[in-house]
Amino acid sequence: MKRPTLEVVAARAGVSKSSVSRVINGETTVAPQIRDVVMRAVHELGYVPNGAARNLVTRRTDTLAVVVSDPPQGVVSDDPLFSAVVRAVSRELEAAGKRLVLMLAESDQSRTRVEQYVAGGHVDGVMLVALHGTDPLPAALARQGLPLVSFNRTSAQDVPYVALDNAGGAALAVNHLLQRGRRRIAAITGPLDLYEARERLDGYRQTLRDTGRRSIVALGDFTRASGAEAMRQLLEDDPDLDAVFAANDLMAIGALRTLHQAGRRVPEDVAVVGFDDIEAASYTSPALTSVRSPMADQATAAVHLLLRLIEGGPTDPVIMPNELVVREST
Amino acid sequence: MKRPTLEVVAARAGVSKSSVSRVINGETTVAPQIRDVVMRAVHELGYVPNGAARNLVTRRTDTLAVVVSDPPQGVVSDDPLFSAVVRAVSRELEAAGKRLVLMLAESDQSRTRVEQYVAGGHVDGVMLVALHGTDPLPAALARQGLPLVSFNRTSAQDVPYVALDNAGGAALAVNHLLQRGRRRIAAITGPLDLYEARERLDGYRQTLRDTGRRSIVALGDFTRASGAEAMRQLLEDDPDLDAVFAANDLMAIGALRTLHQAGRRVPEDVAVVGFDDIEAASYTSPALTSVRSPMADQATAAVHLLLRLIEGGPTDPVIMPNELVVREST
DNA sequence: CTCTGATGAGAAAACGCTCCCTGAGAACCG
DNA sequence: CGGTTCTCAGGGAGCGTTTTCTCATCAGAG
Repeated sequence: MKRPTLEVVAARAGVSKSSVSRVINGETTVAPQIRDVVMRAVHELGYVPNGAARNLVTRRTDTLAVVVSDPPQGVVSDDPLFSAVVRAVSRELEAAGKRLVLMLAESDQSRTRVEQYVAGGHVDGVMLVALHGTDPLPAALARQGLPLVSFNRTSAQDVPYVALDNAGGAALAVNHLLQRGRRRIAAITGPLDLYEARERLDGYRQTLRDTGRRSIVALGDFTRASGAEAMRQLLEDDPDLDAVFAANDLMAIGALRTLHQAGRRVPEDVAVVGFDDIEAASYTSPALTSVRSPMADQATAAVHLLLRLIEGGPTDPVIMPNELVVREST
Repeated sequence: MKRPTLEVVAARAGVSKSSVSRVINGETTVAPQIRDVVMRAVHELGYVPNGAARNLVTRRTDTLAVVVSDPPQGVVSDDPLFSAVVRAVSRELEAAGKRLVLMLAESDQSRTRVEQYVAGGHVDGVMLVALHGTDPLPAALARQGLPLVSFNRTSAQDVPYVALDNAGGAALAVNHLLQRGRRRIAAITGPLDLYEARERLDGYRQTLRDTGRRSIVALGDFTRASGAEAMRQLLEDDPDLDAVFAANDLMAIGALRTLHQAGRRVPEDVAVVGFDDIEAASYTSPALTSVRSPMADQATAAVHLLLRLIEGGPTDPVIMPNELVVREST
């Protein structure tokens, strides 16, 4: 079961270790004849280079870490975002011939372990998904001096990032509601220590302000239940509202349910817009109008940014556009 | 930016490399006094052991691979399953102090790369998620002689696995429908080259056979659209049916839509049961009754099985129980 | 026929760590 | 008090690669 080493291959092919190494790494300065005899030996023995030995001398690992920093009950690792991101990243790295180490940092202890791991030279670069403005990890990783990109805007300075146009997306949603003739447009916001939530709220507020209207805001925490509760609150505060913008789809789905229970028709009495356009948005009845967050594209862009960074290329931030998907709820 | 090595730490502490190594690895045969002086040097220098060098000599990496083998449009990597599994595995490995390398094998080329990677000694073990009966990867990986477990039943011999009781779950669903007084119970099945689909169909068939009833089956491919189409087919074939068992929730959701369009009331005219109990199952109206697949628990069990295997422990297959979650659709 | 410059192969030195082995000194025993 | 055992630190040999440097060979120029 012991795997053959470079030395064994060399002996079998009747050449030196150096030559085998050169062939394996595709160097051009090797005679075709030697190439062939080496390749034959490689195949016969089923030789595969030992990763650790190679890493040790080259200082490269062809492995990148994706760090998702989030409390256990956190929003980042919720299905839609998490899965789309991980899958897109994985595909992109596969295409680039790199490997993916996935690390969830859900506690201070695990954050420390992430730092240790990164410091241990196990990876060539890090892609960070951390939505909390107060998260200390971005800055800590930045200090390590390894290539680092953030999946979104971050508190740490000088960390290249890819960002969604959250404010713009919210504006898109609100303008759509205005165009539909809605006058009293309420919002259900997410936890305000998250960039996403803050920026979406800002976009909503700004758009209403620009048209001389008043904001009506209820606070949610990005869960369906909180959306339902926030909707109850809103109906109580302002029974005449005729539209709701929810900062994500889960809360919008919760709001739909409350509206249904309260006997309001959607969209006739109250129009509802969500944000993210998750899979479930198209399953509800009425199907939910939503601002599409191109998570997968964003992840792909972040990977490219990281790969460029590793190669020493330019690292300008990337802003992803978003679009409104109009369905039955507006 | 160059990180300190063991040698530098040893020099600083005024001891030998061996002693520093012993301290780092928590060996007990070292005097408290030496321990302290070494620890101080470690902290002062911010020393972190180089992973590659350590791997090279110990032959361990504390890293496990999770390989998801599936065509690009495949079902495995669909949100609910994928995300739950990856997250559960990640948490479990984190708790065990191991790292996770995630590999999606979506083509023959990437399957080869997986084999190479595993052969390169980068990981201590592999957890495989491969649902296709014809997938060659399980056998190929088994041949490598590395600890290997499968997330589900697999075609390769002697690979320890964790499995869902798919047939039992289907029986649960069908019996529930019978208890509700349903007489003509149809099924929408998934692609039959998947274990999941085959076993669920078998469970459905067997249960009906046991009670002397006829099966009515339409073929889907685990997508929502195919569920809708299969439901149309079923209504045409047997307009009198009063219940449907769908082999997964997405198809059940598609079926709900078709039934709604056809003017059948759920559950009054037709009862519907899904399988998996994905998040979206509770968002539909009427909310979907479904057989809960404990994906996260299954993943956790698979990780434990793999860890046991690595330590040389017993490797009996594990069968996960499932339960019926009754909602409005039955 | 000698000299120069390419070309390409081999020898050997790292890379940073673990772990076996040796030996110094302390502890214990008769 | 000599001998044996025990404890614990240090020396140094690897682990399997890459890579630098040296050197042999050969073609072509003078």
